[in-house]
Amino acid sequence: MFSKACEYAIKAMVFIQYKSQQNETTNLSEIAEAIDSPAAFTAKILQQLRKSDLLESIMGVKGGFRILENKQISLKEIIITIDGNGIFSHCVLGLKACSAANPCPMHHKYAIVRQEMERIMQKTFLVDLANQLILKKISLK
Amino acid sequence: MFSKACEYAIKAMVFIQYKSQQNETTNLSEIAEAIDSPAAFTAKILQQLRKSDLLESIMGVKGGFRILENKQISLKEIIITIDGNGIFSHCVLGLKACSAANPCPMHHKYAIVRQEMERIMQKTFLVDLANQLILKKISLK
DNA sequence: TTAAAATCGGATAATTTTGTCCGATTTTTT
DNA sequence: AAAAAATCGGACAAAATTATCCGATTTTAA
Repeated sequence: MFSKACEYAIKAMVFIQYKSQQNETTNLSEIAEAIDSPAAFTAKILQQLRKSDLLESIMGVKGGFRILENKQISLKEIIITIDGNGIFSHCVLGLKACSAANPCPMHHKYAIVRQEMERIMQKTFLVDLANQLILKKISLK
Repeated sequence: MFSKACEYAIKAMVFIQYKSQQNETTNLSEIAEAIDSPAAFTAKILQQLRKSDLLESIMGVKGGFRILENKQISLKEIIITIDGNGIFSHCVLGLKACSAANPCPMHHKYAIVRQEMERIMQKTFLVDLANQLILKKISLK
């Protein structure tokens, strides 16, 4: 479904959101530990997210990552940053020319799934998921 | 979503079904041409499908591939043969321990998408798609 | 001012996926 | 019987994704 990079990105962002809500910045090793991901690879992903302005980084001792309080970040934004918008737009069968006017065999049937996926990712925000974490209702490992 | 191999598999199977309904066997180069795929790679995929008994091959001159008349093959069978059942069962975030009892942040929200996907793939059969091809309602390229 | 702890960025390595090549075998046709 | 047209299977190659390493820079604290 999503690339590994994207899975890590979502999990990392949920964790950073969780920490940020408690007014704490968190650093790479803490994040990697929390989401059980390879640290160096996770660092690359965090850079991408930072460049897309989805999070803030602080360099130096006591540095780390955080999400600004006023930010409302949807999963869709993260997915598009890391994996591009292919999952929301590309043909299920990978046909470049596929469209409503020139549909592939699956086009119409699959439209519902794609639409529902987009809807869910668009209206699920990091805050929602971080709150679940606080309630210990969910796991990131 | 699906691997390239799986995309090729579905398209190839639709085309072979289409030909088989007209009582024709089709061969590798014809298939690859019809679905615009690399022939040698497609050959590997057809072998997998044959070993899973989703199609029949005939060796030698006038050989090729065909699907037996009595077979009702769903897309789900093809997907599971090539990509495994991960897309229908694995956690969206790639968590091994994720389940209804120990859910990841996305678990409950995503359940609907996964269920709908499985439902569609299970009840879409090659015959349905091949019939669309006959009517020239759809494209495989 | 120096050491330590952190991000940053570039290079490289490992793994997986995608794709190619070729010799062997099978079957049909001449 | 020989040639041709096809699948079969194994080895190999290329590309993409995932993962690691390390030196440079920034910031804090001793």
